[in-house]
Amino acid sequence: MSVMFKAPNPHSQAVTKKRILVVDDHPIVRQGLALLINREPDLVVCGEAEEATGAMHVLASAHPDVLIVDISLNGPDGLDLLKTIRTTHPTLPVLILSMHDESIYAERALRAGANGYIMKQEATEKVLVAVRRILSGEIYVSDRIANKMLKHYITGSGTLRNSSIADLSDRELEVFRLIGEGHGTRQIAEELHLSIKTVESYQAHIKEKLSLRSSRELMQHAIQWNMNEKIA
Amino acid sequence: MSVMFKAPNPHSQAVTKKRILVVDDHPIVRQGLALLINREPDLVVCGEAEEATGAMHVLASAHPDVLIVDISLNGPDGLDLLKTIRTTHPTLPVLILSMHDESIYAERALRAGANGYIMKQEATEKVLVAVRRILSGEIYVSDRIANKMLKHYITGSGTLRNSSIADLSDRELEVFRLIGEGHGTRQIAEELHLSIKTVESYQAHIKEKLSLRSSRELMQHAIQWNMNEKIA
DNA sequence: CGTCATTATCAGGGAATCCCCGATATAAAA
DNA sequence: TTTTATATCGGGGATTCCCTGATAATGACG
Repeated sequence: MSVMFKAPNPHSQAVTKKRILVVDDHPIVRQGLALLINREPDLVVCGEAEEATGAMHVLASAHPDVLIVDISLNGPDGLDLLKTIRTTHPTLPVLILSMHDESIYAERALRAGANGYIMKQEATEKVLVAVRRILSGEIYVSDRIANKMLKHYITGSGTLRNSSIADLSDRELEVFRLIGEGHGTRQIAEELHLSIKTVESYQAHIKEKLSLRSSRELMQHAIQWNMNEKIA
Repeated sequence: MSVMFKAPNPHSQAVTKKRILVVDDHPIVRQGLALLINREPDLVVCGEAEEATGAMHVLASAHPDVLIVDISLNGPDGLDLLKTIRTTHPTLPVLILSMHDESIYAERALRAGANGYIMKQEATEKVLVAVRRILSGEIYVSDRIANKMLKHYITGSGTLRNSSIADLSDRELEVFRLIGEGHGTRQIAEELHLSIKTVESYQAHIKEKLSLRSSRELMQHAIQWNMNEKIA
């Protein structure tokens, strides 16, 4: 709901800085990114938002050249936001930011149309590298993730095929994450603007894919996954 | 107690600033906190670390007046680090920083000897408030958590009383344990040869004693307690 | 270019549960 | 002895669980 907007730097010269919109639900991270970006001569933060709907509003008025979007937001997550953006801004560069060292999110992000994926564990300068990279029309992923994806790609169709979180669809994973954070069926339905029946359907599919027998087991696994930094 | 100077001169006034050590595995967050803290006239970041062992080294050489520790680190987590610190620095103020919103971790953190608990969702200024609060020897928690705890930590002498699990009766604890292992109401009733209604009654009593609002929260606490080596 | 699989979305309906209101009996504490 | 805590159970409405469906869109495969 609350949306922060920063006017463009009045001292900007003839050389127009590239405008960046930051979407993250942690003010500390937003501030860190803003301070980091604004001290670059060619970049400026043109707006901030802490969740998806606010981001769409700022996006309409702030005209950014690139977005940095955290993957885990309240309500619709970063991937949902990305998909929404892609319906109206098919080519706008979007860098997905995540705290997870997981290749499953990276894969999903790129498949959903992201131009880059970077972890919060990365050094701060890497963010600037990533932003400039995707501004130039290329795709950014860290070497570590790239390697992981390669391995995953190579061994993917072969041996290690235990029923895993990676089999979940984007929506299913989103619901799984929210369950792990203690949200109930109704609450999830409201947060994602879905029918309760739809959320129940996702829960059933998740249980199927992870071979869980009850909603309790589902909750158990979701909570554990949520606590363990998502080690999949 | 300490005198503050309006125009801080880094060469002559550095000794008067309170020194802060930041421990977080996300460089962006560390940088955000550092920039935020260092523009305060009375505070300065004297060191950073990204995990527990590194933090112990910096702690030995940087002589901080206060620590800000993220709860989810690689390897030993923030609470582990806190416990280690407490063996050598029993009174050093430590502020625990977390992305998790619920009070599950807040209780644990305080019981492990933290002087404050704050979420990354909080506004950045709150961090400064929290730091100054715990520097003055008090405890910082968000209003919501504080209210919740007030109901439970009641005392005659001014010290905190350990409510929670220790207050459960034998039967209640048994039910709590089974919930944590994923057993349902009916299943528990059968295993303990009780009526479903009796088990429901125990659940209600447990929720009362732990001040949990829903059976979902109950399940969350039970599962986590079950996972965490039963740390009371 | 159909066909099948997957995904995303929702409904009906009965069983199970949650959660508020109770109750009774006993043992311990005040 | 009155109060409190514990252990045990019930009624009943609201909610969730869980099974069996449906529909539409997409994508893959041949």
